[in-house]
Amino acid sequence: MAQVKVRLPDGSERQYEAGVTYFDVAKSIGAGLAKAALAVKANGKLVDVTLPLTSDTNLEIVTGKSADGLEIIRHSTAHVLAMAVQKLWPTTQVTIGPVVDYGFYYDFKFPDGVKINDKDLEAIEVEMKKIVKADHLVSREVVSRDEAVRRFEKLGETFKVELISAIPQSEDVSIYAMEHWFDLCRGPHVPSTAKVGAFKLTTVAGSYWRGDERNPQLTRIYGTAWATQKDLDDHLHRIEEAKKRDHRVLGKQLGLFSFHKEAPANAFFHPYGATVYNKLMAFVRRSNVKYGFTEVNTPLVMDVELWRKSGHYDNYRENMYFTKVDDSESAIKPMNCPGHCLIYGSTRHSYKELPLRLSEFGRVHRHERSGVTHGLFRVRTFVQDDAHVFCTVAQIQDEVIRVLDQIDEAYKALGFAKYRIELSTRPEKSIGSDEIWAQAEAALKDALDKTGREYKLNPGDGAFYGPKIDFHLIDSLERSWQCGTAQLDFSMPGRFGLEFVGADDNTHTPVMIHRAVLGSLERFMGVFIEHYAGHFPLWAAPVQVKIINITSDQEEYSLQVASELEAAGVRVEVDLRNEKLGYKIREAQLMKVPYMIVIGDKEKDAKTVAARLQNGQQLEPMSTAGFLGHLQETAGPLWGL
RNA sequence: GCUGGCGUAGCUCAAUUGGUAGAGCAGCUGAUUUGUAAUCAGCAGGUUGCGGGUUCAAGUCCCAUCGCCAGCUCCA
Repeated sequence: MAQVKVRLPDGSERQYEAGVTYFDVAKSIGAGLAKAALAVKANGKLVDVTLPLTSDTNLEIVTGKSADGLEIIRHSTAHVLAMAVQKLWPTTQVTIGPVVDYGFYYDFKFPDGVKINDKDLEAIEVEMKKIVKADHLVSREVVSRDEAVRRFEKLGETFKVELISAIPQSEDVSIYAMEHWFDLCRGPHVPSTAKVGAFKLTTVAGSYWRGDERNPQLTRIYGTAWATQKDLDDHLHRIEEAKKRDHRVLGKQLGLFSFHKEAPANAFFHPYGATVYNKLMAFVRRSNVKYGFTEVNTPLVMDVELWRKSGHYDNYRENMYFTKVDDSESAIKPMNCPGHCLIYGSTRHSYKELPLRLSEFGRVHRHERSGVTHGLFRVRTFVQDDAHVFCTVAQIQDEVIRVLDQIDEAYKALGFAKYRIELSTRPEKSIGSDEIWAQAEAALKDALDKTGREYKLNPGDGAFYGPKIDFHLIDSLERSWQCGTAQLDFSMPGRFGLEFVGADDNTHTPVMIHRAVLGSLERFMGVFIEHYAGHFPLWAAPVQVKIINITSDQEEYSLQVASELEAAGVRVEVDLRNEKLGYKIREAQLMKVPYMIVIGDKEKDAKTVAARLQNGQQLEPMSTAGFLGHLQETAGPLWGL
């Protein structure tokens, strides 16, 4: 018998007879390890623990404690789900069942007329638990393409047959079986069904075959799966906790905004919410000055011809609002760029004026399809902190880098350490020549590479007029939202006949860079609320200081302190109600007011203020002027925005 | 738009198999003058999202519609 060498992660080496399984190897190391083994990483590749060892191998036994192991658990749980579903509804067709963050899903084509609801999920879970308890062996079989097609056709699994034909010739076609049930799968999987961990089916949802809404609709069942019951419980608990910082919940609790069916999916900002909103706007306005933007303002309703010219009518007609003005058809603007093009085109320009940077806090309206709106994250009217840079081709790189710098600087100042950058390239529906697109994409890529920024490539996800770089922030449930953006546009200036006179005395067409720092102020505010769980930084807090008197004897002094702080620009509220101190403190705490000033006879007599922070910490009594200094120091450069 | 779920007082939630719509908080009135997260008492608060239907009887069952939630698709 030939001997093969196995090298383990700790550097130790062992000899085995060729042909023993990885499971045997694990068993020779320890019974506990063998029991925990879900798969192995052989020379860096994840494979089943049931496969034989054939040559010298760097081996790592994968258990539920590793990320790889967890992924295998989730994938195998998806198979158990599919098996359970087909037990309950035998003529259901299976499609795909991948691993996602924290769990998995499986898309099914249920028999006509079968609708799956939450109660069914419970029944499916019961069936899954039976499969786990039975501890069926999971076996892998490599078959020929024809054999695979034959087997799935026999079962009427047309979706699977379609998938087999999509597997590259270079890859094996493998089938995983549990008892008599089997599924097409690359693997690896746990060796037997009892090895899947703790799981819970979470939701049922609709999806489309191959993600295309023109294709048949499938039923997607989501689940979460973990190595242990405790991990599962912890995960469910974390989700419950995260829901408490949902901006829709906090928006109501903190009196920031409301929604009304008179204008579905449109936010009504209350005084507190409007304060935060305006502070964010002021923040960008200050940044715009620093980065050389001048501010403009354009109309909301413009002739539909303008939108034909820009290309928005052709591409987004379905999502635009229209109205009649006298006899002419008009549209409510869904974008600010055409307005800025009109401003640019209203005068002659010299190359000496470029780059010309026009910014606008522009309110846009987009008729989003019902079902896609979401709190402040996706609304039907919102304000973009928009800007357009008109420049020469030679200026593109510097200007794009400048925009990226502005966004980075802004996010850092606003407290976001983590965000993702994506580069999106030419989509199917687009305007402009191949040459122009190649040039534009290269320009954005260069700007990213040259500044050493990490980014994710999103092929085909660009705007119809040009490629874009997007900045994505995550919400409390780790869903990602596009906020800042830099988009390169070689088309629209030409469509609007924009030009400038060059040093060569000839006319040229400028290039346009679309830019937004926060993106939609509404969306950004949602992310901002969730990021801070409603505990806004001092400069943005709707109420910065709450003054609380203890008895009516200190009313006068309380009002005096308030007016001194107000005169210095502090947002102050005074609570003179005849309530106990604890009651008033509690209320200010729940409203997440950063500072509470408690005024009793001691403070009144000593002409001081005693401040309390949200975390319960007390500041030493100090003068009003001293407290003001403390506020300014704490808030830093954003004080006084 | 699609799949599934949910709409009860300003807010958070109750309401047996269909059988008189309740509570806490908030609000109002009164008492209480209080030292760092809820003082006590009283009062008021609703065509159960809106519209049909079944039934002796509907918050509860059925249909339609509006809104919201999760996911899909879309997102200039």
